Amino acid sequence: MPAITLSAARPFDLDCTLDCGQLFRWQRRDGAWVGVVGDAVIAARQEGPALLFEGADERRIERYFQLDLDLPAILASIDRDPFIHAAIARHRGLRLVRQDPWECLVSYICAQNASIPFIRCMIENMARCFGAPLPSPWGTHHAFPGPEALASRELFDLRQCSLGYRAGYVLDAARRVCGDPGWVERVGALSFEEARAELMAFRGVGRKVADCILLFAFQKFESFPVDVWIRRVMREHYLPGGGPDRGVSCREYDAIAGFARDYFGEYAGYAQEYLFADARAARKK
DNA sequence: GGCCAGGCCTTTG
DNA sequence: CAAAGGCATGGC
Repeated sequence: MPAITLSAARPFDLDCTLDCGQLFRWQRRDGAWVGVVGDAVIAARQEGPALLFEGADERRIERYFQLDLDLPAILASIDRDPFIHAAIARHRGLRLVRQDPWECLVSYICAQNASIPFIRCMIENMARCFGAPLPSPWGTHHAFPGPEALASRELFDLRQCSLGYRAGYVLDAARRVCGDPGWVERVGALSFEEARAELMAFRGVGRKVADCILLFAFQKFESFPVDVWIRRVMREHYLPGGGPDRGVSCREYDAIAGFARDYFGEYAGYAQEYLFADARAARKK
């Protein structure tokens, strides 16, 4: 089994990275992780400083996990106070993964008003129904269906995947993307604000979903998605006060995200992930 | 068996 | 412009 060697200068924590809620297609299987990335079924596990993997070559693994990024420098830049410091210490090695833009778009459209286990369920359903089968030593998995594979379906077919009212959004997105090849390059070349506006033109994509896509698929690291968890954390530790404890209004969203970009800097998105991971871990206990 | 979930869209005040 | 209601579904 090939391996990549990690170090204090190049930290990485596979468990934190795969379990922090940014990805939906990895599962633990007796000590290892198995996941679908593009058309590859990948198995990986970590033994101390060794990242062991199968199913893809080393270049692809390094690119996927963004191991070339100087994580210590990024973490130093967001380490602004004791609270974030503790979150960083508890999850050091968590990295943002380079996700496929199309899959990420659909995943986070589905993520609205859904729990993480339910999101995983919706995505697995779509893959099983409409994605190419991918035989592997760890069983047959399915690739996430491309936009063409979904655009040719009817609303009813997507509803069968438990998407609920999100089915229409996904179908719209599929048809829109099919009629606009090159959207990835175009969005990727835009500034954060412009790219965000472009993504919010998709039905079912608001601030939060757009920010997730920009952070996870377009490496716009200043993006700071504000969900109910992050809102809670920010209220308790950074921006006390605010309106009713229900949803996140546009104004509050902009206030929180704006503050975070000023406060944490150009890698605010990394701060967001560490805060999110820490909040979720705290709830489990 | 409620409650809540990595919200968004539409309508109303 | 801000605030509230509706929304499909499943896990806990």
